[in-house]
Amino acid sequence: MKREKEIFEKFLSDQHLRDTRQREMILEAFLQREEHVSAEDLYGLLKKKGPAIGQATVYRVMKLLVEAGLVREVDFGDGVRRYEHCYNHPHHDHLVCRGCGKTVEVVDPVIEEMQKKVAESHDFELTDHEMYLYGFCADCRNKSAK
Amino acid sequence: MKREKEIFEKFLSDQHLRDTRQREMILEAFLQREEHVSAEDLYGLLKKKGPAIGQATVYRVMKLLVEAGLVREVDFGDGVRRYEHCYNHPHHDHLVCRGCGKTVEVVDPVIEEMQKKVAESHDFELTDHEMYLYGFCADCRNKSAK
DNA sequence: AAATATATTGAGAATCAATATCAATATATG
DNA sequence: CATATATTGATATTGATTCTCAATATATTT
Repeated sequence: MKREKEIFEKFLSDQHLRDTRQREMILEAFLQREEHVSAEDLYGLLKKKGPAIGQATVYRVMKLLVEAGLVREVDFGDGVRRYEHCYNHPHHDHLVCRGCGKTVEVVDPVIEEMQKKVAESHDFELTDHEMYLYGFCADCRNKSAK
Repeated sequence: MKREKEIFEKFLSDQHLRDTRQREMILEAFLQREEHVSAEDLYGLLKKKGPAIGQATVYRVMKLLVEAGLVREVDFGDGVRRYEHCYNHPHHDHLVCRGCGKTVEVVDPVIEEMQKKVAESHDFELTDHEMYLYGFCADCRNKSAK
């Protein structure tokens, strides 16, 4: 069994929550996707496969997965909450193309280090952060140059 | 007259747009506030003062102010778009307290520099970025410790 | 296993920010 | 002054997300 499933099951039992068919199916569907997905995306995918799962349930379960530490929320500013893998995907930030929407995962140790210092200097205890670098990728620059 | 008003008027005339009472009043209301405000906040403030301005107009004008370079959008992830001063407020990022919601403006030249490098290394042409550092301020830490 | 308590689900309604529609009004230009 | 164009505001609409609540499923206790 996938490690993520085990973690989720442990999380559920620790929280005295139940391990249901829907919860398993939603995790399953999420794990199969490599890219960023919204709750709506997953709802659509699941609907195709079999007996529909209510969309409210999808929204609810995604929250649980975030709590369980398996999923991270990302917000590219278009009004839709998306989710990305967290387990075995160490923390990273995103480079986002304003042309085609493509995203690239990036991490820079110097930035991470300085973020801590900045927070400390204002007597904040840093818990997490979000950083989005917006710009135009090479492809989009070439297209618009034509 | 405030410099911002002049800039907005120039922007409007350059774009062949009209300088209306509503546009002036919305800019005025925005300038009077120092903190981050949403379109809805401004709509509420304006309603108190005099003959109501439609909320659609407030949303529309805020977009114009962003285009005019007088206003910057910020998104603290709570589903509401807020605006902050841009003129005479050089670029900065935000430290946000997860306890009380307080925000602190921060800038770090090293981070800014590294962001450019990171973008370059993926052949992206950086246009802008957002960075939010989340944590707990000293006050909130003290309160919860009690 | 039956009974009881508790958690979960899903359909649909509700919410909330933001946007679109469109007729009435205001402003600019020939 | 007449015509073209832009703006406004009331209202409806959208789209994502959350809430409600009765029906169902799962656990726990006798």
